[in-house]
Amino acid sequence: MNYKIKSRIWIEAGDNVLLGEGRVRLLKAIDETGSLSKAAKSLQISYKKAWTLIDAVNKSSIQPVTITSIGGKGGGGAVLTEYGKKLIIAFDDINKNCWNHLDTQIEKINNL
Amino acid sequence: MNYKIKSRIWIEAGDNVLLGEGRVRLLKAIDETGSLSKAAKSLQISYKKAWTLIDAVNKSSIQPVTITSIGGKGGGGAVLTEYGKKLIIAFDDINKNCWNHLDTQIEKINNL
DNA sequence: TTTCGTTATATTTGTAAAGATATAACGATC
DNA sequence: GATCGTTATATCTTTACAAATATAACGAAA
Repeated sequence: MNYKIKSRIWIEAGDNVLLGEGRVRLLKAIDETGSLSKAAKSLQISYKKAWTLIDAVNKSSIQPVTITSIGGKGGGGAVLTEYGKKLIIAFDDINKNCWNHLDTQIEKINNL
Repeated sequence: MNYKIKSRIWIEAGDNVLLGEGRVRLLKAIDETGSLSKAAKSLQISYKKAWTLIDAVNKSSIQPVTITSIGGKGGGGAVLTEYGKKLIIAFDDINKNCWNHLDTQIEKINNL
């Protein structure tokens, strides 16, 4: 049997969490659907949970990550800012690098 | 304001977790105290929680990580096996490398 | 001005994880 | 064989977190 090494990374702003894997997944879903409620549905989480997450993201970010509108055509919606799009790309890049790096390290455990 | 990047790594054996930061802390405390109950006290966790953690470690490991004895002089005790000692050293090494690696990556976020 | 699907928020309910408590078993030592 | 501090385990209680429910506000369009 071989061991596997796993990891989670997240970004913190002061005492608050800005981004983690779950928040990035949600941001991607918002980008695809144009709506917070549709994004929540696609990820099988409650609207409230999604809203709370996005609220926390925007409160801890130095720049807005999403822009939401209420009412009007379609009832409203949510879109990512340019900053938000860059954030999720950078996060995914760092995360993938981290996984690759760790994959080279597990031998240290399996060879004990 | 600058963001910080944080991470957690853990080792899995099949579907079970072998090691994480908390378990490594506990193993170190066992190594220092020679006792599971003293280790638990020094980490401010209940004996039961410590026992459950160690039980899970030994059940998912391919080799024993701790050896416990009941009764006798001092009432019994717990010590790390050689394999257990090597495990925590390797874990700390990998973890520290991961942190160092991530510290070089946060600029990608802060420069957005 | 009514409808509609959305964002925004409060409140209640349910559930799983953590914590507290209790107790048995063990074996060297005296 | 009584004592002692430990490991080992079950059971109950509490608490924190997730989920469910309800409702208000919004604004373009018909």
